[in-house]
Amino acid sequence: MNDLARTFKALSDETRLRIIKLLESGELCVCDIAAGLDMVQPKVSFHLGVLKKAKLLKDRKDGKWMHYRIDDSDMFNRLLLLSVLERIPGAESGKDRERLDLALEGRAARECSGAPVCCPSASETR
Amino acid sequence: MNDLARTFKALSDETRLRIIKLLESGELCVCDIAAGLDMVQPKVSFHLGVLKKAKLLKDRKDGKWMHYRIDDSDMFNRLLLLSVLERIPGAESGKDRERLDLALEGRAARECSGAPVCCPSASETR
DNA sequence: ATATCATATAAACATATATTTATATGATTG
DNA sequence: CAATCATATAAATATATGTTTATATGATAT
Repeated sequence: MNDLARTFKALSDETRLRIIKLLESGELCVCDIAAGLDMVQPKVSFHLGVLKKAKLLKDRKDGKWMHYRIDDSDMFNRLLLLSVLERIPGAESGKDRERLDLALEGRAARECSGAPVCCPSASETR
Repeated sequence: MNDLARTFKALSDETRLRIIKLLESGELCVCDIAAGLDMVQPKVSFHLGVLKKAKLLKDRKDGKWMHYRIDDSDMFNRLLLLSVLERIPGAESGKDRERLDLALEGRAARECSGAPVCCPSASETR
């Protein structure tokens, strides 16, 4: 498959559009994305892989966590993603955001109380 | 599926990108597109249907012929198609164009000689 | 070191999409 | 009106994609 077709295929799935929308405000680890989407982790990893292969996302390893973010190094993809982001329907992605925020808040609370914490990068994501 | 995902899915197939490239210079009937792509007609009709459903193409009936053209009535699709057209790889689409031109020329010749003619709109397409 | 965690990957399965072949439809020509 | 043409659609099949469940890997914490 050529690059252009691959890019569009990557963007042709609702789950992946929701992921992109979640990443609008910064990088997130897989568990956060899974929490936001309310989906099992292997499913999320699968879709992250598709987006990464299409060079729409980049990842960064940090201990046992893998953080994903939008890859805007390519001009065309950047334009695409920008125009895409404002077109992603609000209803579903609003819920995703709520679930994500809930997960992030929950972790912050546990952090303060000294209890074990899921993902270390909460502070970076908003 | 939502509209955005449907648009991208329509653009996520090489055959359909080749069709869009062929239609860059104007409308064509199904038989011309099939000649350009060197593909059987039902296959081409299938892909035209996908593109039409995504509102990337429009059709126009004319006797027994059906003419397809790029639908640029929607601003977003228009931008998408524009930026897409210049990214479609040249090698394959060059051959498509050659085959199409050959088919159009052949018909023009038959037209002058009074022999039966395939598609009436050759003059409109370039 | 053992248990636990975050993630990736593989295997099995389900679903969607694309392709081929055959046929139907509606228009045109002889 | 019979034959032919351009196209669409349906049925059968092949292929690709997405989902689930189970397991592997590598890091961290106890």
